[in-house]
Formats: sequence, structure tokens, C-alpha cells
Amino acid sequence: MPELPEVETLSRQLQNKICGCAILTSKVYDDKLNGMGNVQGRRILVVERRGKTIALRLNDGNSILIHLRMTGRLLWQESSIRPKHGRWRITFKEGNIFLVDPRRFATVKIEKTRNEKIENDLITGFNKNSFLEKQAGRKVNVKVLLMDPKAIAGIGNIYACEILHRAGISPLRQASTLSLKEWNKVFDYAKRILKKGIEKRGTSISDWRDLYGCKGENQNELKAYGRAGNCCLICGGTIRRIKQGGRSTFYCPHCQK
DNA sequence: AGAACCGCCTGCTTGC
DNA sequence: TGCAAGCAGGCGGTTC
Repeated sequence: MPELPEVETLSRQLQNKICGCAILTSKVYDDKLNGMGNVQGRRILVVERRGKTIALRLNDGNSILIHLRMTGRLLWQESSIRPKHGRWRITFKEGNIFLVDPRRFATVKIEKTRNEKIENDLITGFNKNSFLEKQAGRKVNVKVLLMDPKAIAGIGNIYACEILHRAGISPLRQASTLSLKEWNKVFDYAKRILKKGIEKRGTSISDWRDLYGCKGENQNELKAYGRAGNCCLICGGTIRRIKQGGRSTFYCPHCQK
């Protein structure tokens, strides 16, 4: 499932591939995505990531916003033949970008380009004071808070588990009980783990692939997620799996306090 | 107001 | 072996 590092990987590849290119045609294959307007003839000025959203900034003042949700992928293909689960296509002179999404949760829409920077992205700009003021006191589990896109952009289930594991903080802790020192630890590990994820071009634990169909390598770096019953690589305890808000959480009860 | 829960989807895994 | 039930989860919307 694409989280910040996966979306960043795609954004960078798209920026290299289609920045400055004109859209020849586009085609919607799935009625759910019918809200797309006509983008024919528009040129891509720049590709940016906003949280987990990919924004293709166009030369007409609008942006195409792509959110991959759970199983969405973007695939570069020279051929314009629709791949399995292809939902949407934009065609350039050199080839096509397909939105491929088996479960059809992904969204594509056009909106007027917004210039203001988001303030809750740990990589592109994070307003720590604003977070501590507005979010840190909430009465939800710290893991649920890390995954709330309004609180912090880009962190999904895998990276939330990894961050709390490395920071030694139990996912069951109520957010409001964390000290400033503990929050700083969370931010610090979060940045490190997300940057590492970007370096490794994403976590291909299930079906994540980059723009060219290649796997990432971050799955080899995971120390908690998916390791229930295995030994904790930090303290030697046993990784446990529990449910929080309907989602699996992997953590080490021994070293995460 | 804010926390908890629901529904959207379909392919894969599990159990009988 | 085959089929049904269960599971996966981001996030907007609804309910409590």
C-alpha cells in the first residue's frame, strides 16, 4: 500500500519522465473516475507530492490530483493497450501513464492549483509547534494519531508501526501522555525511517511497484511490521500483533513502553 | 467537538 | 478440490 516513500518515489519518477510534456489524450475506463475534465493539450509544469497525493501541475492553472489509496499503482507503458485493472490513462508523445487499481479505491480529480505549502509533512515541511498545540493532546492512541492524515501527512500502517517500534513507544499509549522528549524522538525516527524508505524506493511487501514495475527494497528494512511471533531485533523480545481501529498493529511489548 | 465506527472495493488466504 | 467466509486498510462520511 503506497505511503509517503512510495508516493515520493513515483513523484520523482514522474517528474523525470513527464515534466514539460504535453498531454495528447486521456481516457477513463472506470465510471467512478468520471469526474475528470478534459486535459487534452495541457502541459505538465511540475510533479509534486502533497502527503500521499500526487499533484500534476498543469499550465492552465489546474492540477491533476492522484490518490492511490490502498492498491493503486501508476504504470508507464509505451503501449496504449489497457493493462489488467487499468482505470485511467493519460497519453504523451513517448508513452502512457496508467492508473492500475484492482480494488478501485484510488481517486483522480482536477482542482485549481493550490500554492500554499502543507505544514504537516515530515519531509517537505513540518510545523512542529502547530502539531504539539493542536494534535499532541488528543485522546487517541499514538498510532492512530500518526496515521491521521490531518495530523501528519503520509504515514500509513507500515511506517506507523516501524516508527513507534524504533522510538520505543507503545502504540497503545494515549497521544496526550507523550512527553516533549518522546514526541521529539517520534519525529526524529519518523524522518529517518521515511527518508530510508525513499532511498530504498518503497516497501514492496505486497503489491507495491514503481512507475516501471520494479519492486522497492525497504521491505528488507522492516523490524516490526509483518513480524508477529518473530524476535524483536532491538531487545530480543517477541513481536506481537494486535488490532487497533480495525487495523493490524505490530509491536514489541517488551521494549515499547 | 471529538472519538469511534462504517463503507467503499476485489483479490488473496484460510477453513470446512 | 472447491467454495464460502474472512481479511487487507486509507480516508471521507456518519454516528455516538
